[in-house]
Amino acid sequence: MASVKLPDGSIKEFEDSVTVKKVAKSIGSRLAKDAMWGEIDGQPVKLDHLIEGDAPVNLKIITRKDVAALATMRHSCAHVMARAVMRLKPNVQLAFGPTIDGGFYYDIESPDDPIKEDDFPAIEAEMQKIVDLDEPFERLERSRDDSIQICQDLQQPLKVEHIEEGLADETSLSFYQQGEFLDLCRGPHVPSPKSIGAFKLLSIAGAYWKGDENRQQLQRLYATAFFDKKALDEHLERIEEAKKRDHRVLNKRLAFYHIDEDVGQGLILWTPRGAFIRQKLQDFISEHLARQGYEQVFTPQIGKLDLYRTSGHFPYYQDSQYPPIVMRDQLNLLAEEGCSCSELANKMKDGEIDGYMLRPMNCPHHIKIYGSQQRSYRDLPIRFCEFGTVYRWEQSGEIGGLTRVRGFTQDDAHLFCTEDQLAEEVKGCLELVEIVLGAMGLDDYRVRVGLRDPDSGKYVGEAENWDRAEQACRDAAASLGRDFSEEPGEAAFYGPKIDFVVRDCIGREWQLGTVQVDYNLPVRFDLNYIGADNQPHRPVMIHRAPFGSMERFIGVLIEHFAGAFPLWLNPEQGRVLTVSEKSEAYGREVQAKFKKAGLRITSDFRSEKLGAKIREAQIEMTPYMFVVGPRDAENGTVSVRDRLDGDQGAMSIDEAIAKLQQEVADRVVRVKHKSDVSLVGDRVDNEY
RNA sequence: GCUGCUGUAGCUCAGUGGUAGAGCGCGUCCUUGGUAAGGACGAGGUCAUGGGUUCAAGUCCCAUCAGCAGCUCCA
Repeated sequence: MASVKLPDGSIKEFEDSVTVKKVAKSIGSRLAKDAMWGEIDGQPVKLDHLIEGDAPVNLKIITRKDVAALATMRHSCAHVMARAVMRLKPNVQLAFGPTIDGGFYYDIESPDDPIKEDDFPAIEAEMQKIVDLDEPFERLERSRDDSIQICQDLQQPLKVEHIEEGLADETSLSFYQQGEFLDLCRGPHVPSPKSIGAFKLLSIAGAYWKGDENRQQLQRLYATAFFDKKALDEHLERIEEAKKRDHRVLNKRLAFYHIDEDVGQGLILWTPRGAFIRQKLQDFISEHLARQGYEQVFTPQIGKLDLYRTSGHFPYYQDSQYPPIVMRDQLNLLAEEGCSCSELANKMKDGEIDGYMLRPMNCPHHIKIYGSQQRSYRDLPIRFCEFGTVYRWEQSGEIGGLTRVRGFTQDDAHLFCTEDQLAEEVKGCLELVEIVLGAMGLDDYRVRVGLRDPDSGKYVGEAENWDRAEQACRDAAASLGRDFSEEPGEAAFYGPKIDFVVRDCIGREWQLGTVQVDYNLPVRFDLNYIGADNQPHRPVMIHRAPFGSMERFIGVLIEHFAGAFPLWLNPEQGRVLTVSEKSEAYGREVQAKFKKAGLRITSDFRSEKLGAKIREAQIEMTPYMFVVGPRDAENGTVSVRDRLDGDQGAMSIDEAIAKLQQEVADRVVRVKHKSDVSLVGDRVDNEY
């Protein structure tokens, strides 16, 4: 007699004891085929596990389609990987080895013989041996004290430290044993390593112990695993495909920007083609700025140190700014006095000597324009906008492509308003962000409300102001009608913010648009307006940038469109291709007509075969090709080829022009790619 | 900034310590063609930079610079 209770609540009874596999078979042959293992009361069991007794057991049949099953299997594979490394290298110490979105990793310290990429084949071979041994994963429960003793006996000091520090509240801990390998682990694990189908080591990198840069650095071994080889191969293929969409890779062909060592790391030189896109985007948003009552200002890219002492930028963020510019006379004087560099730094910090700084933000300049006149409540809200270029000293290891740079242009604006106007103004800002994202078809983003970290001292201003500002951000985010997350520690130093975060081609997240509420800088700069009561009042500030930075936005766009920009943004909208040189004169005539109509049309009149010209135009992301041959010359037509939909047949030149003009006017977005691969990602909760 | 990897022709990459290579692209010529690669010939290099080891360094060692992946950071 055996009885099982299935997840849907139904109870199945069997005359005799029964294996999990047989239960699955009794439900359906498909389920029996797909079944990987079972779960009794949440604990994994093998398919040949025997169920017996009168009392019904809670059974779940796990199949490869189960998302949690994949995570469980990958975590077991992480144990196999760690075990393999320990077999191959001496004195290996283990840290954490969780599952992540695209696979798993294990943080390992191998002080005597660090892991190198060359070791991967040997590790993979050893892993396969372990899988083939087919030793079960067995769970052991131990008290805290016993657990510490076990880890000490295993010579795993990191585990001991973690139990003592990180797991101080746990009274009982679990281990998983497989053969000689024993590891502190929450689980669950697959019942048999046979479920581990295909795996591959991907990369190795440094990772700080417990994510703390002041602690030792371990080696993080990234890998992935799937239930079968085909799924693994498909995953690796998707990663390769995604990497081809990387804006840095595509830019080699598109030539939108150039970074030159001689100019500096992280400093973008826009080519005419890239500058064109940037200008189009600026024009686009400028229409909406005008509609929303913004006023354009222009301000310089440097300012005096004192300005940034007042704002708080210089004292709080010295390390992430370009060093200050000291005036020549002052420098000479200090040199004569034998002033040391550290003395110079201190004098600058203390305000004893002045200088200039490349601006890390535009707000102080805009604030000074606000403060340059007396303002009445009747003037508010005041909205100053500027495509302002700022400079920040990002750490060298962080810089790359267009997404993380040292000089960038924000589509910045600062709004000064009364407390009563705040909600409405924030709403207008959010609308603007949604307009730009919507226009690009960028709908795969998440909203993050960045709050202050109560334990950090990096913020300026009073708690009361922060509370008000944070509540305003929460309310505004809620009004978007979308899920949003609240994240302490993500605020700007002067106030909380609402960020729009998108993913790049390999799953990394980037902040684009941002709206920030600020009660603090108006205090620091002593801004005011005269209210209806004839008394001075403090305005509230909003900092906002719908694109975020032009550099990062365009970087993300290149990947979003896979290089194929919509017609209205594309520096090359079409190309005239001659069938042979005999049609060159007509080709020139056609090109001239398109140009006269305001379209950006290039030509390919070389003595190449048509197929070759088309192939090149396709690869170079030309949206439309206009093929002209003797037939077209005779009929006054062009044969239109759409890059996406292929040959559209002949049409008159005017028709073709009208077609393109309409597509431009409608700002049609025709292609978009979703980020469906992830090399990094969130940890699954299967490690302590 | 930290750990690891990488740097050779415009691009993608081969290259045992012994005279620098391929494919694509580029140029010239032939070819004159109707929707994703026609053919021939040719040019193109301080092997990232600076030191070192060696009879001899693209190759081995050190440093610097830059790129890539991750970690940390991102006002």
